[in-house]
Amino acid sequence: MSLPHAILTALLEKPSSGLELTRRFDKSIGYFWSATHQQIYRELGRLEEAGAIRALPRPDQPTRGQKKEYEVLPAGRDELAAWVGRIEDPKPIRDALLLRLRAAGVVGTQGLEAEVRRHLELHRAQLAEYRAIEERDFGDGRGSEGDRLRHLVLRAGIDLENFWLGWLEAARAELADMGTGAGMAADVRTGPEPAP
Amino acid sequence: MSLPHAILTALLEKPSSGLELTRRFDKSIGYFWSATHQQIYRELGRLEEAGAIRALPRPDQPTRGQKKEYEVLPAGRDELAAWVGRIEDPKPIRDALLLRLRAAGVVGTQGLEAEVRRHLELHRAQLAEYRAIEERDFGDGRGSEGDRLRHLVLRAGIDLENFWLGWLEAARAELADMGTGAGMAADVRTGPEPAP
DNA sequence: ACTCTTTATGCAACTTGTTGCACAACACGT
DNA sequence: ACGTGTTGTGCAACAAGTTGCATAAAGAGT
Repeated sequence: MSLPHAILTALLEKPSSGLELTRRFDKSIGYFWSATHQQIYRELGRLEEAGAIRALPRPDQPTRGQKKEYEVLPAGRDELAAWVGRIEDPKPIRDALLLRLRAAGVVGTQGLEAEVRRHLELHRAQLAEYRAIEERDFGDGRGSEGDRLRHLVLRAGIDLENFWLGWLEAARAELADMGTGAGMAADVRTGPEPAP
Repeated sequence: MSLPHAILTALLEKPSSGLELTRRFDKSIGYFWSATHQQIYRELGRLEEAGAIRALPRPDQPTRGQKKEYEVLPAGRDELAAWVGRIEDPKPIRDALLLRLRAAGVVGTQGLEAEVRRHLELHRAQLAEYRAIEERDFGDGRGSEGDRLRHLVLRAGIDLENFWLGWLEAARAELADMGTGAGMAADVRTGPEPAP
């Protein structure tokens, strides 16, 4: 139930149309809460319906193909403010690569090391991107309260990427070690075949 | 598309019924890929349909209320082995707390520090749980290839919790600092009220 | 015999996220 | 005037995950 709140936040930072929101998500909020333009349009409709936001009045009638800007109404702002301090448990991680490592324990590590190396590269690139943003937006001393909070969020992204780099490197080393040892991958296939 | 693979992995580790799988998910695989019993039953049906697994033959007819054990067929094992090395990009994180920090930048930090402290406690508890498992299952020297891989996955969990502890502590400090400074939370509410 | 709890499987309805496509307005080159 | 690309909104269908409930068997207590 967080997408509507993400949208409210973005709209408060700057009133926008659906497509503008989509673009801003792609290079900012989307780093930790991604959304497609479809989701965004749908949610904008619901938020308007619920009276949390409204479309800025426009002289024209047709809605198709016409830019439609939204702004947050007091009810929306209040809901967002309440959500910020609400009790809500963190959700456990959901990571397919960890699952794949576990699976490799029973069916062999064929192809996994290459995949781990690829992920290492991707995370390195992501980290570089975050660092560039940090340099650009928070290079000098601290700014407003909002700036400090946004910097904090970015630090989470940076620290997370650093965690991944460290762990993936360890995984890569471990897999390489296994690969050069006795050929286990083939041995693993020793489960009982089901009777016909 | 990872749940079926999680189930295949679990079934290869040990053939089980739906409910047994659910329980095992709760205390092992579920740490990084959680699933409800509903999801699991549904997926078991699909996997059986697809010929990846099969129910162990039982003398009785009624299915309702009767335990039904599944085992993996060769097709399922092959699919899992192929998936382990498949190219699949990591998904960006999705964390509501980060979103809430960002939102706090525009609507004020009311109640956030308490929530951050609560999360700190939860992550401390999770870390302790992981460490206990590590002690219990991997306390001595390294075991089989499967053990080493499972240990690696557990390390990811531990490192992640450590990341959260570090970051949440920094966030807590920052929020505390803001709280004692000028009362900003009220000031923030300065957005333009929409014309009626 | 009876209720109550636990174990076990499953349907139905809903929410959230993804994918593919349709369609309107407008700018721009030719 | 006419295609072509870009910007912009949106429907429809699907896939994945969540929530609530129904149902059945088996054991335990009274």
